[in-house]
Amino acid sequence: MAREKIKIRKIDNATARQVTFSKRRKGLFKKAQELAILCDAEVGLIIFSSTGKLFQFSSSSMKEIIEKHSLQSKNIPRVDQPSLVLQLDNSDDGARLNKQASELTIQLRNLRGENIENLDIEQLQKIESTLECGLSRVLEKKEQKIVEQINDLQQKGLKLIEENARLRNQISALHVETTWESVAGNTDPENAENAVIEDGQSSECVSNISHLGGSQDLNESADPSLKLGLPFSSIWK
Amino acid sequence: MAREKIKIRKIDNATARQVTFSKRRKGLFKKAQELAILCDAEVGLIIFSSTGKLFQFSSSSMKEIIEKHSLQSKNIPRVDQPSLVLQLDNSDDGARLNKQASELTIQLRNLRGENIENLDIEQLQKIESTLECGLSRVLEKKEQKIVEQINDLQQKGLKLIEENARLRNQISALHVETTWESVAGNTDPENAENAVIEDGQSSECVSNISHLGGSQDLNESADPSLKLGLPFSSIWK
DNA sequence: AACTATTTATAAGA
DNA sequence: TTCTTATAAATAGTT
Repeated sequence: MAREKIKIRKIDNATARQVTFSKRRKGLFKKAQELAILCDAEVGLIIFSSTGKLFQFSSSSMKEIIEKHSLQSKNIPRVDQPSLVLQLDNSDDGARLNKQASELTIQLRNLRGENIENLDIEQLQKIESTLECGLSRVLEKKEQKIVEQINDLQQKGLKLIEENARLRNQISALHVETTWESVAGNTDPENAENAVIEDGQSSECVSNISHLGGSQDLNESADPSLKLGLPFSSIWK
Repeated sequence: MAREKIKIRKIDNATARQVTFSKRRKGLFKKAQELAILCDAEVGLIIFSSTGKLFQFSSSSMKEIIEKHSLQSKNIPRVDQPSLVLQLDNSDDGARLNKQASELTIQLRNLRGENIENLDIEQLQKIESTLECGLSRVLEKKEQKIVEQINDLQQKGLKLIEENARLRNQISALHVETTWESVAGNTDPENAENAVIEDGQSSECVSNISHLGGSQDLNESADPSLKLGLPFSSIWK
């Protein structure tokens, strides 16, 4: 469409073909986007170059467009062959749902900061407000949940500490008995020491639990999730 | 691209939108086919009108193109957002679309900070990240648009200032002539000065033009969307 | 739909 | 690939 009119047939020269491919692909993408915006349409465009490389444009999610397309074309006998333009009808209900889905998708994408190239400042500002509002709500809720979880952990920690104390008592009671019975007459100090060491190790579990449950450490371990986005693995499940 | 240049934004008038959709769709299909032939490429084009009607073009089998596309995009780690894309089986179209719509609605509400009561901290954190990411993108784009608008206004302002100067000259020339005729022989410098001052004040037209170009009015009239505490100080420096 | 004044796309060349 | 520019094509508004 310039300098000279060309015939629409495969360009022989490979270099020229590549150049034209690049230029016209760009033009086609632009037109596709313009159509989508001007006419509020959903457009999906897939191009494979002669070398097999994929190029694609979609006004919303390509996956959804393809899914939607698959749905609709199933209802219709395959008239899908090379070239011509097809107008496929569908039930009003499908159309309505389709439209609803695409509008929702657009809104979602906008909130994700996608597809915002052609919005004006006012529209951007609306999205910004929505995001800020949503963000503050989510942050508030998250804080609340974290506080709840901390309280919960503290409660459980306290109970475990109590339990732990109780168990210690039981064990040391047992220990005294056992020592008396099995080491009757045995005065080797090594054995006695061993027993104590074993005792110390078995309480590691208790020690750990009380560690987690301790209020000081709790504050340290709970907080990072506020800032760093660490997944809050459920310790107590 | 004719008669008048248009902005690429949704056409408000439904009839005009439909007409444009029809025209441009045809044009897009033609371009798509030309690209396919000229460059020996495989092209698939899917369009859903705003009413949900499907239009499609494909240089070969749409089915094959879509399959090929699915293959390729699977290999490439999609940088897509988490969970936006839904994979539902094709058992029941109506149910599927309904489900899709409700999923989208839930996501949308979550991003708005609604319906988040029963989410866990991890889920809240994901939403938070999405919001922050979206917010930063939107803010960046807004800033970009604002800068563009400021530049545009500066340009226009400069032109107006030039115009203003030109008009002043014209008028003072006229004024000198008038003065000469009515006050012939008067060489009092005060009168000459007066003439100049009157120039500045007398011609409403000139005065108004220069006033419109002034920074004060600009802030008020240029763009309502910019009112919200945006730095707008250095336009006319 | 058809018409046309304009805008846009682009083929060829650099 | 990019830029330039003459020309072909597309198309917005009108009839």
